[in-house]
Amino acid sequence: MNLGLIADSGQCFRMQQQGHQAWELIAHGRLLTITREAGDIYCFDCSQADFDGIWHHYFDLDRDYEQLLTSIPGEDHFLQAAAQQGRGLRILRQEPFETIISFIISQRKTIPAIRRAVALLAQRFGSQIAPGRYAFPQAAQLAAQPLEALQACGLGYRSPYVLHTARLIAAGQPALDTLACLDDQSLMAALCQLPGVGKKVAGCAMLFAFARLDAFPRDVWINRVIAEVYGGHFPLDPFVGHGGFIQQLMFCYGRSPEYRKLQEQKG
DNA sequence: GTCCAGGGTAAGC
DNA sequence: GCTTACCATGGA
Repeated sequence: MNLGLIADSGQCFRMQQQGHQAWELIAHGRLLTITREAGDIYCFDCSQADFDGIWHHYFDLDRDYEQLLTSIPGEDHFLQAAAQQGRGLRILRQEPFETIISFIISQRKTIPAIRRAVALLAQRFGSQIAPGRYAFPQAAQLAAQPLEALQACGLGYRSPYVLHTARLIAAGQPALDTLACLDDQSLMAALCQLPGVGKKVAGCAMLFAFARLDAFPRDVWINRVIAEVYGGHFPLDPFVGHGGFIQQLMFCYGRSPEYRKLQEQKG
């Protein structure tokens, strides 16, 4: 596991480096501090019960990500480099409501801007869980807000999307625990019913909340890489079962200064 | 000042 | 089925 990589991978917005080798994460109504002891060894500041019952699952610790890398063809130099730089990256199993709302907000925003908006939502409408720390709001907490209160968090034109989706989910339409039982195609269709959710946002929710590793959300960065490296077409057949993980490697490496510099030289 | 960001929607063809 | 204009906001 490489926590620094995960925290900055653009799949989560409430995990932040806090000092030298320490990160703070707010999820499941808890504040978790993780400290890197050495190499691959991390210390979770929580009870054994919370680690076993929540965080083990949250960090998807039962999956062997090294094994997934073996599917990358040796002649694919882009993905080989992405795998090299992305060693220790994992796909989180985040909470569905927070993930759906966060990625509705994400459209046409930079990652720092998404973080800021999500932090404001939590601070203003979420429950306080530690001094100066706030949980992401429950659906009912967001649904109770007037549109102007959301707008004041910098959501812009996404405010009505967020409010309407929060109201639907607060009303149990759909019930999120039911969604988890659907197959990929049905889940995609159900998520796309929500206002402000299209294929891309739904794909992010499927991948980063429901652990559907075949979901392959295409944003501007992924499309750019596919255009620059793969001639506009990227077949997923070699990566059945974990294409979304490959997507995340592409996203992280495609945005890295190393790759951007290489592209610049090519002209 | 211009351009761009983990896009979706509705109108037009 | 497929394009296209438009939607707020902040940072580079």
